[in-house]
Amino acid sequence: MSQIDLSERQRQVLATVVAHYVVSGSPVGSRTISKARPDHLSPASIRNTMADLEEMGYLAQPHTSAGRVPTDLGYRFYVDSLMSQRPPGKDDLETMRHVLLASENDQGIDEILSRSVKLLAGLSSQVGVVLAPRFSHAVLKRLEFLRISEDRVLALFISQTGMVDHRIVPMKESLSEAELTAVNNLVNENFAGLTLPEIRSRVLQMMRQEKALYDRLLARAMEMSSHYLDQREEGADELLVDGTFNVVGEPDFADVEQMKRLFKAFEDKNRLVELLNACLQQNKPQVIIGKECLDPGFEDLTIISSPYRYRERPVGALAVIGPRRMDYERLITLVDSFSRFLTESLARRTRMTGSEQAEHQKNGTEDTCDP
Amino acid sequence: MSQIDLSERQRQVLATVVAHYVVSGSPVGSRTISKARPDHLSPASIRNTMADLEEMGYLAQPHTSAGRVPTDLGYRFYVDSLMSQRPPGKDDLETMRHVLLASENDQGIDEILSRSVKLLAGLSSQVGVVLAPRFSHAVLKRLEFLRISEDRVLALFISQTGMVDHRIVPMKESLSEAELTAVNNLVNENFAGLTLPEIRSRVLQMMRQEKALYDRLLARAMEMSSHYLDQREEGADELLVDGTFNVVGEPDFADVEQMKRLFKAFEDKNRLVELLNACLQQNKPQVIIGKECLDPGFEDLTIISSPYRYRERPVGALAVIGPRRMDYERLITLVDSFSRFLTESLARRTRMTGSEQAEHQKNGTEDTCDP
DNA sequence: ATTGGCACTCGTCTGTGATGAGTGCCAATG
DNA sequence: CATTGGCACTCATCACAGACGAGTGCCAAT
Repeated sequence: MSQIDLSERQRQVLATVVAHYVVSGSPVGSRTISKARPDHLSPASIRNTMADLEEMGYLAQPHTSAGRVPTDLGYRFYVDSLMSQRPPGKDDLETMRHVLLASENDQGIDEILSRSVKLLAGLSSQVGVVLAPRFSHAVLKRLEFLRISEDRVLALFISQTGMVDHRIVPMKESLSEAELTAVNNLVNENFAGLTLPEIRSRVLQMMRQEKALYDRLLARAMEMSSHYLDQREEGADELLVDGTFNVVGEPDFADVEQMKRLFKAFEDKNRLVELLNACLQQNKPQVIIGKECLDPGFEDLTIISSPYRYRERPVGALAVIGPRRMDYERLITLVDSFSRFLTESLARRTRMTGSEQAEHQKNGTEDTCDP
Repeated sequence: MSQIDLSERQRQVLATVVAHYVVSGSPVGSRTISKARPDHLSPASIRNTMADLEEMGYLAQPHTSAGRVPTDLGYRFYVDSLMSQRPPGKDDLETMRHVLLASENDQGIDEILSRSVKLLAGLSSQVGVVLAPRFSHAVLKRLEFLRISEDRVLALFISQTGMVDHRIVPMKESLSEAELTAVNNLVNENFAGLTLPEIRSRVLQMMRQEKALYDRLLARAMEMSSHYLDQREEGADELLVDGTFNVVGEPDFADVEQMKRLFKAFEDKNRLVELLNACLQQNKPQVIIGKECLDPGFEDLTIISSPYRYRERPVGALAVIGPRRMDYERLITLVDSFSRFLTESLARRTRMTGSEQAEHQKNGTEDTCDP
């Protein structure tokens, strides 16, 4: 990293350029900076410093006689070492508390998430994205098979946090009501408190055991569970997007062709899911600036993302997506505190339905998890 | 209606203007039309006719020395009386058949719908919208209450067509497993084969009956059902939207401010739901052109919508939304045949799970329905 | 090292004139 | 009497030119 060898003045100038550019949107010149400084350094001196910064790749000129704009590298340096880390704005915090707590008493985590994404878009004036808790991290509270026709059952998955998922599973040979109840009991006895990957390995393990060969119902239980697991894939329906209209009319996206690509990117949710998944392991907000994101269509965007947790594990993420020219200082703290809020909210949900917590410990989930 | 008193020539000219304008996008002049006619009527004559049409409100001039463009009224007359009704394109039909039949064997009506909306957007190159089957028209196959904590149960609604809905319902006093099973039995005995509004009135009716006062479990069953019904509202999650990027960069939406409003409209799904609901009672594709839609934000749009049916009743709708300048002929037939396809697809789904059909008849649903 | 001065660059704005598509009107025509 | 050719007029679009000004780089003086 060549970042250490920036002089104090260079750092200050770069910071001022970024600060001005993100609000004005037009290249900032030496005069502007000179005036913004407490010591009245002349424009000429600033020009020298700016020329240095340009040489080092932190600034760029749109054309010869224009001011400077930050490059991706310039922004990067700004967020990494220049930006002051203010606490989040009181207003933002207050609104978040208000909206999220209001929906917490309602049921349905879906509701909280959909409000969250709207709020995130609203507060940031950018595109808001929320990746719903991944089912692969969800802890099973109950798995139930319900008959819906002669040869098909509905598999119903309920997680500790209250997420619900259902799939239709074919049934090779019909089971009586009593048998189906027995199957349900078997399933819940064996799987309660486990995550999906854990259930998968448990299923494989049990299918190998001799016992299953003789206990017909157990065999069926494992078979149906296995079917359900196969049906479940991480799909695009787990991603919420809102606020795309915020990005329409941004001067930064003047080019129509580019804008078209942009919207295609927002509708292709699979790619967004991948992007957000990538940030799950971080424990600070992650900032991806322009070309740092290799995905085509995102070259001119910045993504600020942060995971939220459940039981110390990251289970989902939220992000703000906008033009590279954005208010990093505010938005990073916004995303950060938003993810904390969601984490706390999930924790509170567990406490509400906490009766099964002991059971979870008993099954020893903590050690056998894969990310 | 003053539509009858258009002379044959006026009709032809109007038709030609629309036909040319929808493909070229620029105002069409008298010369162009003159050349397009088999009889070589001179531009001057055409001009006279066009002046007439303008006076009558079917055409308009963007500015003095430009050609004519159709007005809302002009388009209206075109779709009502001028347009030839071609059968849908072989290609479109083939693609629809291919995509829809492929997903039919999968489970999950959600999957079919989400593929449909993507396909609709793709084929039309406009914004595609699908209103999922309204639960208020759904016929209950099974309603199940599942305990998820001491004081809350999950209400699970499964319809004949395989739609699934779930809500969390609070439970005032705890019920034992056996009691809950009894409640479930009571509920299904009473409600199977009914639609939601029917269930609602049945609940009210039963709560009034003396019997319920004495049968504690029956009272609880009704109370919980009532809770579920209250939770259920027609929400925004029933609407699928795709292809918004198709509308970005349309020359018709040059104005940025307008485009912003447009995207806000697409994200405010409640309003779209209302719009589509309005077309449920039609049995032909409905076309709403520009200012005919009173909703602000839609003044410059055209909506082509058509309901799809289940058991002879309209249960959902699909639509194509785009600029007023669109290929009405192709898109109307497209939407029309698409809705037929969906209707047929739903019918086939019933046949697949047809074992309960008799039961449905028995409960006498056909007469007691409200729209 | 800092600064004022100066020539230079180049995007933006403004005005002008040419171009051409298209119109409305009118008088001539079959 | 509908149709038509001719003609003057309108107006958006384009290209070109000049003025303007923000901003730069360089250099010599402090």
